[in-house]
Amino acid sequence: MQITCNCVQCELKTVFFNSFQENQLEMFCIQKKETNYRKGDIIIREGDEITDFIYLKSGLVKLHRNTRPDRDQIIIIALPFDFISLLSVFSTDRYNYSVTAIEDSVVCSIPMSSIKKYAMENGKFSFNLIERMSKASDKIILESLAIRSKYLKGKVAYLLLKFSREIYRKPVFELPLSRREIAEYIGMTTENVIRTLSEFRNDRLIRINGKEIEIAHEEALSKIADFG
Amino acid sequence: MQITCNCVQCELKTVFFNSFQENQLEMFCIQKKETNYRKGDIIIREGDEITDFIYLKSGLVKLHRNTRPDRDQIIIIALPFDFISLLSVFSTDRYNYSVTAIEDSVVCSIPMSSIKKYAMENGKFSFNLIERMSKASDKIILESLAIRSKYLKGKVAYLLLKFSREIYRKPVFELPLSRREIAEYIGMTTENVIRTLSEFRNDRLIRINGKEIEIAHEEALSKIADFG
DNA sequence: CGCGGCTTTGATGTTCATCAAGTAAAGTGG
DNA sequence: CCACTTTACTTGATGAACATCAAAGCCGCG
Repeated sequence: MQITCNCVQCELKTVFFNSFQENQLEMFCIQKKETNYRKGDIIIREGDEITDFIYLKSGLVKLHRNTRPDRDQIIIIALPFDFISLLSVFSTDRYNYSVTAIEDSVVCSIPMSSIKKYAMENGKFSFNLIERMSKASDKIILESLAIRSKYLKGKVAYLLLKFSREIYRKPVFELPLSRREIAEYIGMTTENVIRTLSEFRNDRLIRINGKEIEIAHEEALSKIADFG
Repeated sequence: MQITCNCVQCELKTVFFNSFQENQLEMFCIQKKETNYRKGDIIIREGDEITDFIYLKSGLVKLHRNTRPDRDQIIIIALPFDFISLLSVFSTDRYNYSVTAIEDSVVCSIPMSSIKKYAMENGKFSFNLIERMSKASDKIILESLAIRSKYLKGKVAYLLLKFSREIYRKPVFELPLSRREIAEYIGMTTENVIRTLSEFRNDRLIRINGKEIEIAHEEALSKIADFG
């Protein structure tokens, strides 16, 4: 049997679907949908019914939710290979968070019913799923606890380093979030985020050029993130 | 085959091990260990190697971790039927949090290797595990986000209502946490927790008698929890 | 060009942590 | 069982951290 489906070349295959037989992958591939989103597009709306299992192929998205009218809270930034719908999917039938693209993104989705079927049949797949979920929630929980335990400066420093180290893996990058979104991430006001950034700039810890950030003194910033 | 093992009567069987065949349950039962802990006993230490899958049969425990020297942070309170080791167990080989009994507790444990084996073989069991994990992490994440987004009064009110509604299911209860532990839970100082409790008492929202708390005006407290 | 959204800075008041000090409760050793 | 020590609890005073309000500059876009 000749497999023509593009899932075969997909990098995700090796990290997640390695437990699949070739014919399973073929089946999978036929069912899956690939969708493109532009920066700012809403991929999932809080309250939407969960019908598909969704993962990020490329780009960058934010998971966020409405805590109260006019107030949004960012839960986490998801990278490619992250399973966007790792939260909630197996515990409720509706999303309790929204997902929005913060860079142009490509998303793959497959009906939940198929994932359930595969999970029931294929122990290795299922265990793979468990491990992935476990890592994803660990990450969110630890990050949430870390952010909670810091003061403003520590939170901002933490976030800048997160972008530099984990997401872009370089000292200079375009911040994909507005000042307001940063505030929503760390639970502070926009004004105070700006003030903190300005302070870091005045102290020569970072350079700012609009959305472009350069980490100038990573070591010092790291101390602030750890003890601020 | 006659099953003599006490797991047969265990309430947990119906919620979790219902996918087991009788002989599997027997196998399971032989392997499992049941341990008693007194209030204050440490069940798991942060950094310990994860060897067993652990769940709470009765009692009440707190999951907590050291954020920095001399500072502890409570992650969540776990109830019976909760799988204490739902975090981390499938993502790392060492616990990144501690577990301590805050009431006399009974804990069951079974080697991780067995759980892995069952998960690989039994799709239903495995899927059951996924759903449980999903619910557990959802709960923690949503709670963590909720706590992060409130002011002091809102946090304290939230916590009091949590004990009253979710944990003890009655308006009068013995608070199993010290004032300091409450502070560690919501990320505030002990002094301010006490001040807030005193304020609630002066406003006749609660009655305090040492560790005994009575929710006197649930409605008002609920508003504070939601909008404070 | 002008409108709306994003960014920035300043002034002001609230919320909260920290320090200090004292009381109550609970454990410890003789 | 009592003196002693330690730990938990409580209240007040002070300053730091932070939100809120106000106002102005900037930019992209119709």
